[in-house]
Amino acid sequence: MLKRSKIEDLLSSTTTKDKVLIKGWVKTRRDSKDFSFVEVNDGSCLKNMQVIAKNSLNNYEEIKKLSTGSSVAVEGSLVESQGGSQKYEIQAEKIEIYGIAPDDYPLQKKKMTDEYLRTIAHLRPRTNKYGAAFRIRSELSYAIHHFFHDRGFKYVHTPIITGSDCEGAGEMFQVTTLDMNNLQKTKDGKVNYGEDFFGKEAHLTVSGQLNGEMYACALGDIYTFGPTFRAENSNTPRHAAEFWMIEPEMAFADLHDDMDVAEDMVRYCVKHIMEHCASDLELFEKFVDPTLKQTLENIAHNNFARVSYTEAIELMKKSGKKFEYTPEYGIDMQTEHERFLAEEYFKKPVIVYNYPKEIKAFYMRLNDDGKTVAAMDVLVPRIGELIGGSQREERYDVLVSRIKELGMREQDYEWYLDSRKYGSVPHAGFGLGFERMMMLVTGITNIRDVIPFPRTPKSVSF
RNA sequence: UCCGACUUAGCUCAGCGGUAGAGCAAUCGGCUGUUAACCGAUCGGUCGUCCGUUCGAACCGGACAGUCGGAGCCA
Repeated sequence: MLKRSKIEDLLSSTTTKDKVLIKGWVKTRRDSKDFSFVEVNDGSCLKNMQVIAKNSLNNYEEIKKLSTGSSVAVEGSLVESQGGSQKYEIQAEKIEIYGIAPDDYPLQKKKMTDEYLRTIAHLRPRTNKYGAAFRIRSELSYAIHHFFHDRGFKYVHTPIITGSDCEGAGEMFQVTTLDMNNLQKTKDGKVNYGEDFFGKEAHLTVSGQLNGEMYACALGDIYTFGPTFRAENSNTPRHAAEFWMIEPEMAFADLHDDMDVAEDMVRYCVKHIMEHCASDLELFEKFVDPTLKQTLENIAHNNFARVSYTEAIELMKKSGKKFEYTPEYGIDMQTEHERFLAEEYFKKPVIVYNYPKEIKAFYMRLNDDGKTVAAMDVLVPRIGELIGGSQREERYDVLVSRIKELGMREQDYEWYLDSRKYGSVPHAGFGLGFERMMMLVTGITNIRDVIPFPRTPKSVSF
């Protein structure tokens, strides 16, 4: 029994082969006088295998009906191609047809808009562009695991369902087994969550960070890489309700270690993709973003700029640039500010650190000035915020007073505070939006196009 | 959620007050070691939904829905 070869392997072969078997989907077919060209793609790479089907094949009449999208198995010899566009082609000895795609097959042999392809998200991975994007997505995931594994980080699986309503990173999706059409209420008219699956309110996680910190304070360096859910009604090309996040957390690390790891990681991933996905990247440079190569090389070969929040505000003030929101110490940075810093001023990724405590989360470490916290954001041209991170507040008393200061309930954070109570250590971490890194690496401008089946407000098809 | 634009054949769009058009796709035929092949013919639409203005609406007005872009939230 002949074993199936991947088209990628055959096209990179150094020799012709007498007997090969490929299986895949027909991209296009062209008839010639007494044979037919059938281009087959199996998803292993961007390129198709050109198959020569002679009219002497016993099912040639059937082969001539092969339409775009049809699935086949081809057995034959791998020979040097007479045509100029490919090194090899297969002289078919046998073509088995698995399934014909009828004439209502929605994918066409021409450019289709991203908006249209989203309506057929189940078929879009068969297009060149989306095939390339999702091969890169796979490789980028691998690169992330590789980066951390190389550095001795342990991979931790933090929970998807959370019982803590204090993760504090936005609106959450509720998880329940209660019959929504027949809710049991308590005497004061509230929903009786005692009857719910977990006996209390439960939600989908908005961040694995608090859990991650506990494992960092045991295993040393850890990272999480999993799905995250935000029920924000965000309608932008950069937000999704379900996305994947990478959250490293490092014991005995300060903000500068944090920034170093963040920068190293982004550079490592970019280099990895440039090295391992060259032909797929070429497609994106050709059809999606002509400046892509330049952007990626800029990241691969230059250090990121680093400025404190205070410096960033000052240099924006001095720039003479007209902003809609005037830069002033204390304001939250607007998209226009982030874009100015990354795209116009530094013209490369920039890390802004030490933000006023008022505009950042409770768990970030208070600096000695008493005004700022050890937070950092990595801002990237075109994407905006790629990473948000901080050194964590490890001092029990300071953390408790921050919780109180912000009007939060101390008892909701008991288990979190325990880590500061028993052998507390300085530690730091960050969160990186995986899809945003995908957008960075491919030049794709809409997050919906780098997720296989995107979930956004009013949209959960497929 | 706020602001703006868009929604016409399978796809991409034109038409902007008198009741629908192109290119591509598809189908059929021709030609050819071709390469999103080429040439010819055919098929294809209650113009997002509802309400209104008008003798008459794809075209004007309103509501709703969806999509896209910008903003906010952030990853």
